[in-house]
Amino acid sequence: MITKKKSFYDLKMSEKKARQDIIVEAAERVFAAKPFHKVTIRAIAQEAGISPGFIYRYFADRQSLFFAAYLKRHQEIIRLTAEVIQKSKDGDIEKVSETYISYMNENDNYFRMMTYFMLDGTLSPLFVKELNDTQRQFLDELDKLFKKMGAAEPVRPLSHAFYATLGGVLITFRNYPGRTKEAIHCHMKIVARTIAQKFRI
Amino acid sequence: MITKKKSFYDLKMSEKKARQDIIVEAAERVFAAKPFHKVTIRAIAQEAGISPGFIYRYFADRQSLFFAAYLKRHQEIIRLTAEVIQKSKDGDIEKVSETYISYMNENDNYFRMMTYFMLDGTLSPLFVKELNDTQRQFLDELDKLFKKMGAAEPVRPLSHAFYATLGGVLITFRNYPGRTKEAIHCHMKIVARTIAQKFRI
DNA sequence: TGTACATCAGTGAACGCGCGTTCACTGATGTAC
DNA sequence: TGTACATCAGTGAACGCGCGTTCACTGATGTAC
Repeated sequence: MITKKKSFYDLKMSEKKARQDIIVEAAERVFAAKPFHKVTIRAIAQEAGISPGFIYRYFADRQSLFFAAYLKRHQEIIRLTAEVIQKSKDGDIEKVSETYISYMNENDNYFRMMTYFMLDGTLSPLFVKELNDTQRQFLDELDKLFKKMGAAEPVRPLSHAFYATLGGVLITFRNYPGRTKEAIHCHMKIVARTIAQKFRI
Repeated sequence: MITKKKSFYDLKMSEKKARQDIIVEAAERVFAAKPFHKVTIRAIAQEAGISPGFIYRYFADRQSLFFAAYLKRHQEIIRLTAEVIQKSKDGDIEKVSETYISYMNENDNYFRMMTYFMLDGTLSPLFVKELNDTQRQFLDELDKLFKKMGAAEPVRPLSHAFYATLGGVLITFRNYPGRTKEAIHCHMKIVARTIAQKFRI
């Protein structure tokens, strides 16, 4: 009796989770199509094939949904980076740099979300904390990188510095006027490489 | 006759300019008090002691006014940086770093405006160009710095890289949770110094 | 087998609010005749 | 000196729109008796 009840409950939960995922995925598609602050609940609802009001069954408010979309992508970039770091023998910092820059260029909307959350003073404390946790995860990976590279302990300050430079490159050259996306991407990679090399010594 | 006419005209123009300045200054005060995207035309008008509609005599739209406010501050930071670079004999990159970080921390609203403009895809082409010109000015100053430091030519890529790192530090650590403004400022300075030193070799 | 009721996914019109922008208007000052 | 008109700073109510969020409602499915 108890097991049956539990599995019914589980099923319901997983269904709920599945619906939530559908909404988040729809949101991601909308984010990819238009600038961040022009993404509306209505547009996401339409993309997901549901009515606007229904979204509020699954997300408390606009920010919660946006943050869920952010988190999903962030897991991906962390996984990607971790993989690169793990594969390289003695810490290929240039490769990490390039992977990160490329991912962000291909997911520009995600990068925008990230900077938006980082700048926004009105982010609820819970989300600020969560945002920071994800960043810490990323820094942990960078720690591993610097250790592999044989950097002197403590290694954390280096991770902080390097992480900051990556974001800086992205935000600084995003709107280089009169250049194609590719040219910008290329320029970012060069600059990021220049910086990465400085972290070698 | 012509000179008199001209001086009348000049007077009018300078009066118009003065009124414009008053509005921009009011805008700056409002920006200092609340987050960027919460600054409204109404609030600025109130701060300037005029009616909202009147602002449109001096600025085509909201964005133009905001951009004017941005430009004003940007001139200031460029001047400040240029001064530091000029004064130092063989290129004190750590000092430049600290000056920039400090200015931005004390004028957080300005930094927010800058990143907002840099991220915003809807900025009108004219402003994108102008935004870029101001950045180029800043890079020119950094070029001088690296030359003083005796860096190998070409020096521009270094300026690009260093400039990017500064913005990165600011955006990355802005919302470090559970820390005071001062602690954050301090941390930024340390990280920026770490990076600056890497540009020494 | 039928009836009454509970639950819950899902709708979409409507509320409410903020805010950029416009516009008809006022009132002071200057100017031409 | 007086009259008519132009100019322009400045007002603030109102327009218009977008959009997050709510809420009363529908309709299907399951459940208890």
